[in-house]
Amino acid sequence: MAAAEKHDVFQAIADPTRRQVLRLLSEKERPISEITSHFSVSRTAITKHLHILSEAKLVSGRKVGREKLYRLQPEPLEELHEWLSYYERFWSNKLSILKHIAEKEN
Amino acid sequence: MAAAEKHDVFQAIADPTRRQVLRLLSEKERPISEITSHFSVSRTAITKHLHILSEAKLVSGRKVGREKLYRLQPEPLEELHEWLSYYERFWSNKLSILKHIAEKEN
DNA sequence: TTGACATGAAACCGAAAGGTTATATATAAT
DNA sequence: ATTATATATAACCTTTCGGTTTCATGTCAA
Repeated sequence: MAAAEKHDVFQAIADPTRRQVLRLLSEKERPISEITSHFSVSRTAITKHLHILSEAKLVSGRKVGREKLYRLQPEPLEELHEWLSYYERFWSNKLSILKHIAEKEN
Repeated sequence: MAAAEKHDVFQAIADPTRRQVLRLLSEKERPISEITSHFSVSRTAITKHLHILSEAKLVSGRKVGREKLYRLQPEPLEELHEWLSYYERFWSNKLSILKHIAEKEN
């Protein structure tokens, strides 16, 4: 499952469990077992999700004593934001056109 | 493969081919074979991608003569945008805090 | 009406996704 | 030294993903 660069941010956020993990880590750094306690799947399954999130550089883990603490690494979400910004002009046209112009001026 | 609601917008955009299809359809309405001509996979494969995009309500198709024309349906991307907006405050803090405040005032 | 074109749909395939159980190892606490 | 805790890793399982080939059907053009 490990290897390198097999998962990107788009794949990483495709799974609802992984999105929930990101939410939890957005609040604070947490060890694996504490993350697991929020779900009904096994710790092993959560570990795999964390590996996928790691590959996508959305989280990073550091070992402290016998625990492994994971924290959010939000940078790759910028890529998603850029992708999405292309489409912003296609929805709710009236308001978003103004917003689009405004953002161009930054 | 069809059924109902099996794929959401997060899963739909996870695949690079599907993202490219969305780009093509953002320019204009196109028939399946014309879409297929932009890729190296079979028409059948593209049809399946279109089904998945349809389930996620990201595209819609209408039949005209012997062709089936697909067009972009951008609304579900708003859901993605909302999800993402939660995380905006976590990156490039300096600038985005101001932006965050500014957007609150709309 | 006879092809050619555009799509639909079924059957199949290998690989990956998402999960499990079981076993091993390192660290902390007693 | 012993035990409990936290994680790592391997093996395995079922379902889905992304793709193919094949065949059927509807529509347009000559």
